[in-house]
Amino acid sequence: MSRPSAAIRLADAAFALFDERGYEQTTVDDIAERAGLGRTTFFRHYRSKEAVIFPDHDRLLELIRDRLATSSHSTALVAVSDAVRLVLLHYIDEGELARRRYALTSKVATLRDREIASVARYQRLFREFIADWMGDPTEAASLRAELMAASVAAAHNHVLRRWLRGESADPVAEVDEAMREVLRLFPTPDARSGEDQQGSTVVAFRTGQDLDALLPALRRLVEDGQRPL
Amino acid sequence: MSRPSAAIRLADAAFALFDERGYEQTTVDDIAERAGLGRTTFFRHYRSKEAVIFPDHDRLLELIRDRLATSSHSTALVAVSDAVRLVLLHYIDEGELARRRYALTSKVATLRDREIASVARYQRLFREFIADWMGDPTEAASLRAELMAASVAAAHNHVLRRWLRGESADPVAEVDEAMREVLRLFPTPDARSGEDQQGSTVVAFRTGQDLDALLPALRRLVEDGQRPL
DNA sequence: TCATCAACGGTACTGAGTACCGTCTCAAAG
DNA sequence: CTTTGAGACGGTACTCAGTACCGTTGATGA
Repeated sequence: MSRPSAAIRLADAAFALFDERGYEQTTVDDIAERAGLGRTTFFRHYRSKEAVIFPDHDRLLELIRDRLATSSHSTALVAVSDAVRLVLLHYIDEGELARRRYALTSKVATLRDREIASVARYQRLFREFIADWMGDPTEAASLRAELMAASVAAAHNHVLRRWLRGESADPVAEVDEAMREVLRLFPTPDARSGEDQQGSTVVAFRTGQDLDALLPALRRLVEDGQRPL
Repeated sequence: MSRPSAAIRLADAAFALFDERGYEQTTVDDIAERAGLGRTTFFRHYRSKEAVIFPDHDRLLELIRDRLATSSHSTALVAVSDAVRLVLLHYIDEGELARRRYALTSKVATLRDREIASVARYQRLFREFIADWMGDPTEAASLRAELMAASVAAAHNHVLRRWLRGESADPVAEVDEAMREVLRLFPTPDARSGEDQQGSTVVAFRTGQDLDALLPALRRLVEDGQRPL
């Protein structure tokens, strides 16, 4: 039974020292010394002092990219909603480690900014995927892709942070519910594209007027196929 | 007619050198020397090398905060949509400077991350404002606030980036249109709260069925005031 | 036994950011 | 006119992150 690997010892030492003295008060020298390793070895395993806390964002990003590339969902938004679950599951899999990281990022501005930048990369990936999938270079479509990507990311982060704070017992169920909420925000426009569509778009209304008084207008709507507003 | 202030000379020197050699290839010493000032003076005016590019995010954030605090709009989302225009107008007011900054942030990862972190602070402000305004501690409301804030920020960034890239002739009109799109995503639930409401919510629908066949269901809707879905 | 290769340690360097101190100028107060 | 105090600036010296380079060790296999 050999000692834990250098990378693990360094990470353990780093978290321990961050807890004891705080992030800024801990130098890379301190971490290496605590781990019984040299400073050079630290940077061989982690690109930066921050990276010891965020180990595998790159790997996870690739995982998401692959998932999206091989996904076969009915809409881009569903595909992205599905892919983002991987991120949540990854954090949950980390368990206590993720919570310790959250405690740090909550206090240290530098780390918080780094975390936010990582999230932005996911969001960008989502946006590009959705835009490609729609294949519509319109300005409106572009904005829509941006809004969708932002909503998925926001919903995910919302659930993730709740779980990190210990406010969520079943984050997987919550993220599914949150994604349904996002899907409700963006009713699928597919059904409107053709002329001979089968689907029906249902709209509820309430008014002070008697229903019969509205019938002429309703009849015109149905006959002309015009959409008000 | 005196020389321009130290802060301005430093910023000019910084942008010039960033253009000539690139951001990483320029040291603070270089900037100070070009400006005919000492290194210490640079850090007296700008907290960091990055800060010389992003001068007044803090001030702008306060401006937004004030605007929100004194706003009297019908809904939180409208108030935020209004406030975010200030950000856009600020960038437009900067003109060419904003575009030079964009050129830099597009190339240098460090600067891009910093810019993203700034945007996140606006988004956080929006989220907190909306959550406070709603005064509903429910999980669903919290998620909704998060989605709203993210959507407003995303819509704003979309228009801003288009303008920065020179793709938008009238960014103010575009941001107004984008905000209308965001408002459409979140239909106001205000009208549903009371019993004796006056307003009418209109919904259009289309179906293969004959209108008369739907009448019974419609009558029930109107009478019971129930909401389908 | 020898060659190879990977992991590690050490030294020295660059550059950002901080602390501290000294200088100069200008303006108000004496 | 002199003094005092404040503000802007310059310089030196320091800490620490991150990089480059080189030398050492140790295991493995031909």
